[in-house]
Formats: sequence, C-alpha cells, structure tokens
Amino acid sequence: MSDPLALVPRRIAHLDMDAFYASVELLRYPQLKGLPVVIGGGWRKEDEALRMAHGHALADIPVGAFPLLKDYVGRGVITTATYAARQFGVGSAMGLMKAAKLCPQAILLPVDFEEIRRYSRQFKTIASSIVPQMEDRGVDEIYLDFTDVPGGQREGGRVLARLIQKAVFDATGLTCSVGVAPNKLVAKMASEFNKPNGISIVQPGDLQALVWPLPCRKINGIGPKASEKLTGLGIHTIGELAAADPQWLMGHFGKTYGAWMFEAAHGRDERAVVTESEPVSMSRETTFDRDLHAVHDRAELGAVFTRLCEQVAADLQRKGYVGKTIGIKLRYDDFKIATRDTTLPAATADAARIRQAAGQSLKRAPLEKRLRLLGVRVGSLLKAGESSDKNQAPAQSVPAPAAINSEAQTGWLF
DNA sequence: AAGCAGAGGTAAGGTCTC
DNA sequence: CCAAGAGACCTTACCTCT
Repeated sequence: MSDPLALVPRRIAHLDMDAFYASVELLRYPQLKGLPVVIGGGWRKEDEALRMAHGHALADIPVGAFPLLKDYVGRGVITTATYAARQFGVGSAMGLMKAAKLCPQAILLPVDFEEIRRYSRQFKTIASSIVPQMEDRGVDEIYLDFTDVPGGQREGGRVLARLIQKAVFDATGLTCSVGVAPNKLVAKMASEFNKPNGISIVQPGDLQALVWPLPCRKINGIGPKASEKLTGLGIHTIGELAAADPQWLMGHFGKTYGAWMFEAAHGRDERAVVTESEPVSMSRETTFDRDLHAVHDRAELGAVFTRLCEQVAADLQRKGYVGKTIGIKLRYDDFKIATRDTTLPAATADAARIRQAAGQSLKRAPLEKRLRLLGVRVGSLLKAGESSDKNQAPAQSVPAPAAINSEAQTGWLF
C-alpha cells in the first residue's frame, strides 16, 4: 500500500462524524434540534423515566420534559455537546458541574452506548463498502485509503469524499466531515477545517498556507503537556515548529518525540492505513460517588474491586482473550495516579484469578490517601485459543502460595 | 572471577486520544 | 472546588540471561 515506487501519490481520507453522540440523540428527539444539548454523566432515574413514560412516540415528548444540566449532581464530564451548546463555551471533557454554570438551561442526556454502537457500525459498513481500505479509529472516526480506489484521485479526492458523505447521510441521517490529504496526519487535521458536514482537500503544496498557521496543539499527538512546553520555548504555530532546529527539539523532547514533531510539522507521515489490529489490554475503572478510604470504606471498596474484576473477566471472555499482566490503577483525591502490575505465569480470563493477582498489585500501592477512582486492567493479551506454549519464561514474579496465605492473615480483603 | 554489552521482561509513570 | 472511561504507546529504571 505504501509502496515508495507507486506511480500514484497516496490519497488518504479522515472521516469524522459531527458531534456524534449528540447527533444520534437528535435523531430520536428531533424536537431538540437547534437547542443546547450535552451528552454525558451517568445513568439517572429521570433518563429512564423519559424513555419509558412516553414510550413509542419519542418525538412527541415536550422539550420541557427533558432533564436540564443545572439539575445534575455528580462527577460526570461532557462527552459531546451540540453546536448550539458549544456557543456557551461548553465542550467535550468539561466537568458537568462547570458546564452547568456556563449553560444551565442545556438539556442533559446520558450516553446510550448501544445506540451509538449501532450507528457506528452502520457508517463504517457504508464507508468500507465504498473504500475497503478502512482503519477503525474508535467510535466516530475512520481513515480511508483512496489511493487505489477508482476515481479516488478525482479533484484530489473530493468526488469520492462527497459520495461517502452522501451515502452515510442517506443511511443514517447523520453528517460527517472529511479531510483528504497525502497522509493520515494531514488528513486528520483537514477533517477539522470545514466542520460540520464539510470536505477539505489538502495538496502537498498547501501545507504552508493551510497547516503552518495553526497552533501546534492541532497536530494529533501533541497534547496539552507538549503544547504548553512548546509555548514556553517560544513556539506557537506549526510553521514555527517546522522552522525549529530538529537537534534542539530532540534536546528538549527526547530523540524519538523531538524528531517526530519536526517531521509532523513538515506534514510528513508514512503510516499505512491499518485495516485490522489486535487489542493490547482491556480494563474497567470507576470513579466513586464520593472519595473512599481504604480502611474506613473497606467493604465498599472491596465490593467495587471484585465487580471490576468480574467485568473485565467477562469482557475478556466475551471477546475471546486471555491476559497475564494484571494491573490496578488508583486515582487519589488529589488526582495523582498510581498503578501496580503483577504478571502471572499463565494468561487467564478468570475473574477469581484476576481478583487475586489484582489484590497482589493493590497491596503494593500506597493506601493512606482517599481514593477517587479504582481500575483493573489485564494486559499482554493473547487469543483465548492459542495457549502461550512458548515463553513459559523465568516466571520470576510469580506470587508464591505463601503470599496468598499471608494475605489472608492480614485480614486485608485485597 | 569479574565485567560488560545487548536482548528481553517487568514495573511504574506519563502522555495522548476519542 | 471542578476534572469519565478505555485504550495505546512511550520512557525510564531495574533485572536476568547469555
């Protein structure tokens, strides 16, 4: 695919569904169109009531019957906000309490994961039926390789992008934005240029005009930390980053990351569109309603801990994986995070074994401060069928049976 | 016997993404 | 006094084996 001798230059598209979670809800509740709506938070009684009480005619539920952001109590964040809500300054990842101050009258709906997955599958099926080289990038995004698709080069990819947009809309009623560029990096940026329901085409020569004026943060891979550090070094735009000395960047950001940044600023990216991949880890985590203390709230914590292990075990079994690195994650009341891992001699998907190993991990973490979040992760995954035959390994860190007993003696339920 | 280099594993922390 | 959940990947440190 990424044949360097290819006669035709690559044309890569990035497709991003517009305000996906919110748009899916608007399909059910068209009466909310144009109003500030945010999706997020946890499950609440009134949400269930909303859907049950009015049952079959969702579109007839009066706007006044919907729960409002200002009435929310809890620790959730916003997953998606409609464009009307974004006018008020609320947006993804913002705490709901903070958002309620900015836009109290916004309607708040919970995420309906089943519905989201349904539409997600639907738009991906449509897109891949037109462009088979599709890379799944989560629930609302994909990359498509236009290069070898007949007509994929026409107008730089605009014709094909338009076709896909229309097909997705006809099948789902949802709009998306598409960027087409010589590679994934630039296509990803381009899909943002014309949101919502837009298409933007970037040719190699357009980099200077379209990309260089943007802040470095727009590069997928430069997050808040790196962005902040760049600003401190006097680099604000991608153009400035491109003009920086690569050696100097490597000095400040490390060899790998510094070199990558420089390449990215020049719009260079050779990554292929990857049509399939295996998961590396699976995890479950939860934030408590209130901060818990390991000693004082021992029982509550133990119950949550067991449930997380059962959930992750069920996830593994359902998807047919086993794993041997069992980890826990803690977030303390000060938001600091601690993780601990234990590697088992053999991969497992058994809740009790995961629980036991996770307990080993947890015992090694500091438990003085109050806890806000607890998580359980299983890594080093293998397909459940294939036993890990080779690499039965030194088995160094096997928790000895004695450790299990001593654990029982401590009375500490982990 | 001791030391070193390289490979590979493991553990912990951090960053980034949607 | 706000700030979810799930997952990927990177760096650093340390260990063991050869």
